[in-house]
Amino acid sequence: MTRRTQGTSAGLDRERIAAAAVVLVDRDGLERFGVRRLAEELGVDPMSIYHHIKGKAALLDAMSQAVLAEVAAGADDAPRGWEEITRWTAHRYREMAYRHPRVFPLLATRAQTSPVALAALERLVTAMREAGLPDQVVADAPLMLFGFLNGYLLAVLSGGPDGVGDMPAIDATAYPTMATLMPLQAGFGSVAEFDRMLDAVLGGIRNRANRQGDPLSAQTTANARRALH
Amino acid sequence: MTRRTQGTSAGLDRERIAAAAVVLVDRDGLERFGVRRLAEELGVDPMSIYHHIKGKAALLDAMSQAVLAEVAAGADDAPRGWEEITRWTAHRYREMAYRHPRVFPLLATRAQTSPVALAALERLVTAMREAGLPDQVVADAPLMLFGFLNGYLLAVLSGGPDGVGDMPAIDATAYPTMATLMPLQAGFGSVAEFDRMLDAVLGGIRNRANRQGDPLSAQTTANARRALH
DNA sequence: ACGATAAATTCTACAGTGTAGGTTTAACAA
DNA sequence: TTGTTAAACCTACACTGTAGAATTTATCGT
Repeated sequence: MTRRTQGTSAGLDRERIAAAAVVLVDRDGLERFGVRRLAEELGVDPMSIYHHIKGKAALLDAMSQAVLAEVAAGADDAPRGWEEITRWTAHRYREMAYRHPRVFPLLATRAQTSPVALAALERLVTAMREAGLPDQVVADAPLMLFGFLNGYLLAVLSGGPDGVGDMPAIDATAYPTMATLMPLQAGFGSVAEFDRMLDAVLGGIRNRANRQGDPLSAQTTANARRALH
Repeated sequence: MTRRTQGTSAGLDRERIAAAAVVLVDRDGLERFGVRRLAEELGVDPMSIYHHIKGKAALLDAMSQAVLAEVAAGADDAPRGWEEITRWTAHRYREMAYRHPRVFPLLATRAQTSPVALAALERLVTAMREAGLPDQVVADAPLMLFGFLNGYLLAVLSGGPDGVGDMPAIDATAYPTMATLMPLQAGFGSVAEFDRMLDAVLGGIRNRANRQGDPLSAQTTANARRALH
């Protein structure tokens, strides 16, 4: 490990550091991640990093932003309608999570206020607004959508260190109903499962919209039918 | 700090340790939490803890289980119908999260396979099944519901260290639509907001159920009406 | 009553962490 | 040239999780 003489540039900057950090966490996991290991990976003294990033917390933020940026990449050929744009974003988000399963917890845990994140939300809400969804529904949508996305992906990815972990085995005598349903959870972590749940969430948003605009619409009739047992 | 002579019991056990750990994290946060601090709080040598709990990871698991147990407490006077039981559980879960905002990230991050957690899920799915919801819908429900709950609560609680953090301020010229919607996000973290989103999620589940049982029901008509522009 | 065994606690020590503060060098402006 | 600034390195410190061993007490079969 030949150390560079002081004063010479090592070509460090926020982006390079964050990218290397992501690679490192992808490989070794968040637990083993540390400033010193990152420095070694970069062939650099640990303290050099601190000239570009304030501390470990800021380093984690930089990593979050780096992987989030992958989602927005190629947003030009995104579809137009609010449902299509939402589905597109959700799928890109999911793919990113599967690419970086060990980085993803950072995203879900830390508040995302970077320009890339806000721009994506802005696209979402404007599309919804232009489609005529009620303001309250639009205002709730981002928190609701990403609430679901973060929680779901966290759960699905938290098993195995690489990608999807299996559904934990279940004691059939203690929890008979869940045991019965086990076969239906075969595709745990699959795109099909993701789409089913995403559909349900979007359906929830859509129905709130319809109900507000038209009091005798879908949702209400469904309720009425249910009430009639 | 008078140390106890070796051999004498300090009355330690998994529960007492976990409870003390929760108190400590509630007070000082996860970052400052450590085995040594917990030991000092308990008036005990750090290594004593390791005789009851394998390591720090297991300690965090124990804390998760401890706060999760609060949710199930008083489950006897829970309602009966699947929607009521789901709402009841969701609200208890939310209240727990607000009681322990700094512990909650552990719950959302780590897979919960403790008996209390599984028992709660079993109650949920049996109620749904008895109500006649299609199996696939029932099988998806837990992951979908707790996906949303974890992600939403994580987002809402991740701001301030104590309870709810404010919605971050937004640049009105860069993100005009979001800025317009800001007033509608006034109740960020409120029960009202939570209920709105929970309603939407439950509506999503309900509609999937209705659609499967009755192909010409609510959801489908809503789609048709939308297609007619 | 007694010796053996097991359990709970403490003690010691070590490798590893984040980072504050200071030092060195190179590049550049005047 | 000389002074300044930026980027890197070096040293040091307080702190962490925990392995391994020592110590004391309680329990139990005989």
